[in-house]
Amino acid sequence: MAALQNFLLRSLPRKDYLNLARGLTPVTLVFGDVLYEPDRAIRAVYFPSACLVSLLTIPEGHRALEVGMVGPEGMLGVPLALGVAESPVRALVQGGGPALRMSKARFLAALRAIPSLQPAVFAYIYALMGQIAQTAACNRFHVVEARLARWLLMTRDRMSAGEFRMTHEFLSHMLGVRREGVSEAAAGFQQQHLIEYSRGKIRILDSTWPLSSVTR
Amino acid sequence: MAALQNFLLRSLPRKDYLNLARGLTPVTLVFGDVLYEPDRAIRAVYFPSACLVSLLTIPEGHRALEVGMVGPEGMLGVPLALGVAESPVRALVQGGGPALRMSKARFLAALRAIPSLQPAVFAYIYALMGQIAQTAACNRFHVVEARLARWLLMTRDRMSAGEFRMTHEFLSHMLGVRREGVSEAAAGFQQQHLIEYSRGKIRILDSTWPLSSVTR
DNA sequence: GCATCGATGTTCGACAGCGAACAGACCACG
DNA sequence: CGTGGTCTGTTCGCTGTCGAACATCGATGC
Repeated sequence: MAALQNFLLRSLPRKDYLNLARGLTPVTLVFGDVLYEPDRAIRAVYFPSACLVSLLTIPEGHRALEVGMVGPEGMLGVPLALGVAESPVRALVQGGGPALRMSKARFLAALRAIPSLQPAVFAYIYALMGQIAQTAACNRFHVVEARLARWLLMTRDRMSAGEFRMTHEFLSHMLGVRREGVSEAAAGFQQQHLIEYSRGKIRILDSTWPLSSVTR
Repeated sequence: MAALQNFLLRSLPRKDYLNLARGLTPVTLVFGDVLYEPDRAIRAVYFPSACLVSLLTIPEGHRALEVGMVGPEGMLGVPLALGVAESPVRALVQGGGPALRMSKARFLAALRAIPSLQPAVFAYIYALMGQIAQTAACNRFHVVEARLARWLLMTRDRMSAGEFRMTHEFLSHMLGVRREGVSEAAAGFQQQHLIEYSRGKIRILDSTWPLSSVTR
């Protein structure tokens, strides 16, 4: 069942999951969709099954910057679980694919009705905070090449796929650097036969390339 | 009452605060104290009254980097409210002063017993996540001078004081830059008569210097 | 007064990333 | 089959930060 591709949902007792499932609607997120905009109301939560969503801050007068990444290991809309109805970040779909959607009202009701849900969501919020802090340090200390490698490998791990749609231009907005910087770094990886790319499609050739090889 | 200097506690209904207060112990945090270490158990939570604590990530092979700042507007130990007993970051006292301490067990009990506490803590967690994301972008895009200004003004606002103990060396670890970079930027501000400093003491001269003057 | 240690001042070459500009390559569409 | 638009390759000078090394200043203790 596609629904159980989401690890957060899968961690729930089966009984609770079945209970929850009644409010879940399968949807297909498509590349470029914006699920949340900073300081705008959150109308639904999403549990990615096999897709990838970036969390971006939008500092005024600057390009956007990715501060977090949500895939099948997590969910979108965590502020609702904290009693807040807005998102501090933009949520942008980077890798299209199936997800499960639940309206705000149903999610809030489920938090009260299903005892195992809240702890699971909270554990994920904790992990997400750690990830954001980690990303902050990475953005500060690493050169473009290392950040690109980290992004590619994190994306591969979350998409369970070695190929995805992504232009250098788009990547530059994720990493907070210029497009040229991404092109140069990517060209280097391609020469080393680590990746292949062309016109908005990137393929990771060495599927054993470990995320741990990149200084985190 | 010193206890009510903490805005998070002050936001609670008086009845609930009085109830909570039985588990609160006044303590004095001193400069340099480490309240939490990454992946180590959290044994107590703290509500700063007039002190300042930095949240730092410790990427291996690099200097530390401040990702957040907690003063009288917040609390330390939020993972406990998420059901997690560890901290993802180091918590380092930057500005000594009074705080209220509560043991882990009492805090967990209070979360269950006092209905207004959990929403207040959650709202703060949300704000903290936003702050961390914001700081990440700031660290990425701003030059040392702007980051130093932001740090000084955020510190002033949280300490309600224009003077505090802080060496350039220490500041460099907060901002994730070299000590020399801090010295240069600080010398510039001193020439403009915005600040004064000497041997580990910094004073902000223009108390009207607005945080909003610094690109955030 | 003097030694010592920590804090700050100053300078050097090296380099990553920036902004800008332009050229070539490839695709979709008419 | 051409054409326009998107994606990528490449170059330029410039600036901010790095790492390192060394000089100076001020407080503190003896």
